[in-house]
Amino acid sequence: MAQPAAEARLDLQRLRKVCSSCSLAELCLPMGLNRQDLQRLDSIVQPTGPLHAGAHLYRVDTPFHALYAVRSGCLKTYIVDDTGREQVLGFHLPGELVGLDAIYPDRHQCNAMALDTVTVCALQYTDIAALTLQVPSLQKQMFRLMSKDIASSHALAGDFTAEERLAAFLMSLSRRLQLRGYSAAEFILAMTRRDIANYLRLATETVSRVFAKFQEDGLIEVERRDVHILDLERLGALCRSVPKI
Amino acid sequence: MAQPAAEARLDLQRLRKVCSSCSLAELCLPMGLNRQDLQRLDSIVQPTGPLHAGAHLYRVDTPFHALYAVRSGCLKTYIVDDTGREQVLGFHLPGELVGLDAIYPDRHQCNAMALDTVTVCALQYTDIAALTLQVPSLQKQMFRLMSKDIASSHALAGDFTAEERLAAFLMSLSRRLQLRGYSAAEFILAMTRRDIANYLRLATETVSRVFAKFQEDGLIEVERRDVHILDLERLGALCRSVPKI
DNA sequence: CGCTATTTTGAGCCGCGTCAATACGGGTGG
DNA sequence: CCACCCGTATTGACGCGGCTCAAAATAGCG
Repeated sequence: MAQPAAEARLDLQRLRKVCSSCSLAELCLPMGLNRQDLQRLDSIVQPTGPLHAGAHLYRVDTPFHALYAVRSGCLKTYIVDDTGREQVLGFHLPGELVGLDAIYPDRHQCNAMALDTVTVCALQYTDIAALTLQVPSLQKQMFRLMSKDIASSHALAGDFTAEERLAAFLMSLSRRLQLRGYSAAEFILAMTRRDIANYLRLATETVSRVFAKFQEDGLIEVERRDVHILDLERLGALCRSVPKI
Repeated sequence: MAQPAAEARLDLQRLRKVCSSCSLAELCLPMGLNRQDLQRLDSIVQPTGPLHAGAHLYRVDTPFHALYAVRSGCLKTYIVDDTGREQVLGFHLPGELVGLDAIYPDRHQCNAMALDTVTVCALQYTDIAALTLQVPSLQKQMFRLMSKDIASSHALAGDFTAEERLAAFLMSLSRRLQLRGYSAAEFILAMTRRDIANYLRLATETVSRVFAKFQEDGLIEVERRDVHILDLERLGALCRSVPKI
């Protein structure tokens, strides 16, 4: 088989660097992509300049144009109801895709806000939709990604206790960070207690208290945003059967 | 433009009859489908014989082969955790698609059980995936359907009161039944109080009590499974801002 | 070094879960 | 047609987990 042309290899290297830890990697990278596909993909993936903490990537009800893959930092997605109450829908780490819920009504269904300094890749939806028609493995990957989002939405469904919820939250963060090459045992929370509590449907005070209890029990060491997991085993056992987030 | 051949029209009539109220209708039906596409679609949509109440359409961890569109009756999807506790994930009315969460790991992520007599259309996934590559409008519809599922999973996210939850549940049923040509104001629940309670993360007794309260307040008339909504307006107001299910 | 947002800690209370008993209804067999 | 049974639903009494309210401690920031 012929070696790819130098030009194509350059594209590939650039993409590999950008996408290596991305959830789209399986299809962005070599798999079944010829030089022409690579170039088209190249034009679709648009790295976007840093958002500072508090800045919005998109807001609810704005027209939908692109999906966004987080490259660095942490996003939170949330909605605000008529009565002004906020509901955090999720936290999104590098390699995770946001905006999928906007495809259906062609309008964003939630707000996406940077919790720290965030860079993303914008993926123009019309381009993605066109390319998936030509690259079966890309379509397959898109279906899988969306399917995963549907399945993971079941995570916090049950009526779990505050301890189960927080344990599941920490385990989820740990696992996802590890998948992306970070430490599974120590990390810095990008989100406030208030955001965690809101996401887990608890009161801020409850989250604070459960953090304290976990520390008393020797499960973790926690100092504000700084978390060290001391006993991954027991913490995992606490999740009972909260589905993986 | 030439009239379609008699043969194609027959297929179309059959499909229209089967799929007219189905969520896939937008793409199963005429839109951009030529005679060949129609025939291929014809081979994919496999109406499947009636399941009686209590029978399972699929079970968790079984290999994934097909998506299922409900044709008649009502399905519930649920998971059972390690401790044997059940969590109802959703109720699925005619025209709704189940099994999308199984695409990612190629294995069913929940159980699907008939609550009454249920008929479905089985859609072989490999066939669907192949056809979507050839029929852009079909791919678009698949993406939209999956997107809708992702968005709707936010419905019960917030920390709502028992009344808000039950009101939202009734409004959702009402709206979805109406979309399918049934009455928005009176219907018969296919599910037990226990299933409703479990789905809404409440106790059975609480659901019973809130039903009673809604009746006292003149919002509904309820007699076991028989529900009449008397004041759709006020019931809707009770949902506050529970996202549409 | 003050200002403010965040986090922690304490005290009291309430909505909903739990436990228990009763009522209802549909199916089955006599 | 009635008697019986069992799953479902209702209703009441009580207790608790987590929310609310309040206040202090800590950190980040201009």
